[in-house]
Amino acid sequence: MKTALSKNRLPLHVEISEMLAREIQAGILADGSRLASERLMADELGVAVGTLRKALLELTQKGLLERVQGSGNYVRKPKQSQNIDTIYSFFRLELLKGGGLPTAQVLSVERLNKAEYFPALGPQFGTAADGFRIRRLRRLNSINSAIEEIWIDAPKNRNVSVEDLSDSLYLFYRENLKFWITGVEDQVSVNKIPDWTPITFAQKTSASSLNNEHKIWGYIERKSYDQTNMLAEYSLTWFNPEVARYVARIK
Amino acid sequence: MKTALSKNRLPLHVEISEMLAREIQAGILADGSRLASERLMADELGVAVGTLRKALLELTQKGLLERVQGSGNYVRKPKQSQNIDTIYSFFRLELLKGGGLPTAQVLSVERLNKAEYFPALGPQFGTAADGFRIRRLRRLNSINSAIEEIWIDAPKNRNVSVEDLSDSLYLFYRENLKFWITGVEDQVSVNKIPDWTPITFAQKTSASSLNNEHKIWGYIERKSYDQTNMLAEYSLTWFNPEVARYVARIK
DNA sequence: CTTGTTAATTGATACACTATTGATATATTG
DNA sequence: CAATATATCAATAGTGTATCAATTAACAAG
Repeated sequence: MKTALSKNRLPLHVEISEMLAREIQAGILADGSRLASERLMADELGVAVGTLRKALLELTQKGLLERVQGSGNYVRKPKQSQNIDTIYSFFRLELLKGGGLPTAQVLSVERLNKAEYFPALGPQFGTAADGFRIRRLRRLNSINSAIEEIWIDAPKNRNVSVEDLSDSLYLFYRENLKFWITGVEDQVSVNKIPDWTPITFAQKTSASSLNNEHKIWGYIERKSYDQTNMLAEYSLTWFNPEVARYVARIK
Repeated sequence: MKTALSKNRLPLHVEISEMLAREIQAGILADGSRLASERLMADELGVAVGTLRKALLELTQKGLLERVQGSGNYVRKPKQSQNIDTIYSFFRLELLKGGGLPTAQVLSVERLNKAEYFPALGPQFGTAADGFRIRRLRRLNSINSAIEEIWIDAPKNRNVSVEDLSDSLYLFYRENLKFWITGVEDQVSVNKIPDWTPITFAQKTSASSLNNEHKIWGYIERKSYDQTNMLAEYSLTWFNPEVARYVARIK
């Protein structure tokens, strides 16, 4: 008998709800903050208001959102209690002592020809000939923790500049580029830090003999898929193992 | 239906139901995922919709499926049968070229006093004064890939020997120790390989300059929680980054 | 500075419409 | 009873628009 593997996507409102739940859980959407208006948000996501409202209803049922007519929708992040039900899994960088508020400093944003500049071993993604290459520093509690190179597709009509990019790229993708991430795969290994690593960055790390001579750091390759299941973002991250570690949890 | 497998055994709908139950059990059909529509699925299986629906009814009665008219059929995996140990697990080691059949060779199993031998920085776990320390080699497609140290609680009446651990550890936990793993947290970083690494193991790795001088490998600390949400297993894994990598996936 | 009114914004509700999907019923063949 | 095949019903998903109700911001009057 043939196996019946074919699966389907979850309903759109569920996927949106889960995406927002993850962003709340990760702190990308801060506790107490107000979401954009439903009309605007629906427009950014490219869905009807009714669909978005279904997603928001599910968030309120999970206790992650408070909705006030005439005022707005407010993020509510309950203490560890109810979270157990809503959070299944996540991956992130965190400080060795745990946690850490993530921030980032963009070093460069460049439109580059994929054939010429994109990593040879990287995956195919997007339809344009060019891609945007974003390089940035990542900090946790203001401590230099990792450097990162991110690739997204660069169609003719898409433009990205350093000023556009806040700490969370996901918010930028959703609000400006009209796509959002519904699935990721991380491959974690070790690697030498790249030649473009800022000198000040590497120097600020301790002088331990463990990794100093060869600058061998933790290394993450991430493939992120959007709502149409296309590879929308490819990133490479080198993290300093004396400062941070990669954490994955599943419940 | 004229496939070779269905040779006058059980009714077709029972066979289909059992096949799907196996796939749910194995994690091929993940908890929460949505099946293809009944019409499409029946077509793929080469059976009539009515037959498929009988099979789905049986899954519903076993509690493995939730059916929602107008929306879809959703996999529901009861907590009792949730276990992380499937080849489709979202957190795993794999070969650099992808995949790899995991096997293991146990080096030692010892009952040791926790206070004396358990890693100082490790977490509290269990109630007994002793713990079992299991050390083993892990292979992927028979290729040496990682070494691993695992700790589980060692109450007075619990006994573990090398012979017990031929198969999957999770299977042993479940069948002999009466607990099963429902959640894990992995912390991934880099570290020197421990002094008990078998010489033959380390030598077999390539002579690349990347990690040869300091033997800096990928390093995973895993905390595994059982059905009562207690820390039931704590493991430390060193993996050779020239052979394997750690992979995490969501969605 | 406070107060009251007005206008704009925002969430809530309702409805129309299309498409998909599970549920039900029936007829037919072994 | 098992299985196929077909038609029809009912619930959900999603888009789109209009309207109501609560809140907020703006502003003029005192």
